[in-house]
Amino acid sequence: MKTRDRILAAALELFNQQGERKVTTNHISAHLGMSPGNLYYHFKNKQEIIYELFLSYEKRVDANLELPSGRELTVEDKLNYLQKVFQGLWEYRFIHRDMEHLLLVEERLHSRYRDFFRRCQKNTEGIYQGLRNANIIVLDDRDLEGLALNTWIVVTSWFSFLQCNLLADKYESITLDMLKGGIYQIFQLERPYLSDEYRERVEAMQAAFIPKPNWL
Amino acid sequence: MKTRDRILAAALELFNQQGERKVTTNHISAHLGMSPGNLYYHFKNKQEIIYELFLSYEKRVDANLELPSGRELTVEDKLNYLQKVFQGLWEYRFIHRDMEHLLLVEERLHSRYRDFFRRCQKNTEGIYQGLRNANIIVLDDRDLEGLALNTWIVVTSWFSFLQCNLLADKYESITLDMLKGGIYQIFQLERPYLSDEYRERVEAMQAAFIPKPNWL
DNA sequence: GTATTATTAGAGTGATTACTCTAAACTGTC
DNA sequence: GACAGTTTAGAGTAATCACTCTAATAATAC
Repeated sequence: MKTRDRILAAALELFNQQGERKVTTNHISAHLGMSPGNLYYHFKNKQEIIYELFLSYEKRVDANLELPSGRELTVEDKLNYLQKVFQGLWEYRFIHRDMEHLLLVEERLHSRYRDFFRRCQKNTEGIYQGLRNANIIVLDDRDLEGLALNTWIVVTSWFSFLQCNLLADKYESITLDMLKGGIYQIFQLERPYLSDEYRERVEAMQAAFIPKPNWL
Repeated sequence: MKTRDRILAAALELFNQQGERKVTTNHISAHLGMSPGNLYYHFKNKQEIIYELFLSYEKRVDANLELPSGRELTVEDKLNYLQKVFQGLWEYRFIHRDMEHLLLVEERLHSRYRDFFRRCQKNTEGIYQGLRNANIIVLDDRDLEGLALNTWIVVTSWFSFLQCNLLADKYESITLDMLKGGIYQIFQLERPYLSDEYRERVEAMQAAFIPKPNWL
């Protein structure tokens, strides 16, 4: 593995664990048993590391939201999307933690992120349209747009939500059960729009993600 | 106005404008034409300022979510809740920007915030129960809980969402129309559960908050 | 082997920042 | 007006952190 990539991997790991704010460039190089000079040989500054990490996150999410070609969407697709998206979010969870600040310190990121968001919205709407075409959900265009936006917000806020609201102190950490709760919540958003034909099947699917009753 | 309160007010203003991370204690005192020593005479450290601001935010939100006693809820109440809650959020918007970090640096805040969240959830559920009792919405307990949680997430994430996704660069700023969009989105969450009796009235209400078509 | 280039180490630096310390000024009381 | 307590100014400090600089080492080319 190239040094540059090792730096990116270490930065990602530490950013996720401790938050970008707490992780200095010296921490990253020390974590790799490497000199700060070496890190700065590969990256102009800290922002550039963040920017590169964002680019791979972007790529990953774009891939996760692609529509299958030449066939209708199934309820299994739906679940698959959710799981892949949450997985990607988990692996880059530092990004949505204080995005406002990231946009502030890295000019290039601002417009790039906005484009990314719009593309995600279009793709999410595309998926919901696919589910509508397959008669899995029934709703008009306006509801579809509103649903896609609420989905985006809940999905991108889920890990921050867990961290802040469900953990008692900084030593406790997120459990698998809490992660599942995110998928449950998205099902919950879509549920009112399920067609009679598919309602039962999808609700059975959602049941696997009901979080433990005492998680709140 | 007491010096202590002036410090709190200035800190709140600057935190909201620039984010807590960017605002130093020296900035705050300079903004007030006051020495840093004076600020530290009134507050032990920066975290204590944040903690105090959180306490007033908490108080404000708790008041905003109270149920009227001795009468049923109306659709006007519902709108009223939303407007007050968004207003409160706007005035303390720095808090939900990087809450994870605030919890990390101020031990006392962690458990306090978790209790606050739980109380808000109970209150939100109480409001939705009130709307159900008044036959404005129709849904079972599980859906009600899910709805309350999604409401919380969308509400507390709304300003970050705007800042990151809707503004082209750091010079652009949030417009009233964008704020209205948040209320629209909450209506959207509740809409599938509206009773036939009230559907039309509430939808008419929501129509006033439809954001301009080109806002995305 | 030698010249050239790419990579790495590691000490160091200037800027920032949360916070301290001392002395001065103000306020109220008798 | 003297005294005591409270509030304020402002210089200063120790720590942190993003980043630089120079020299050494490793890799590659010829």
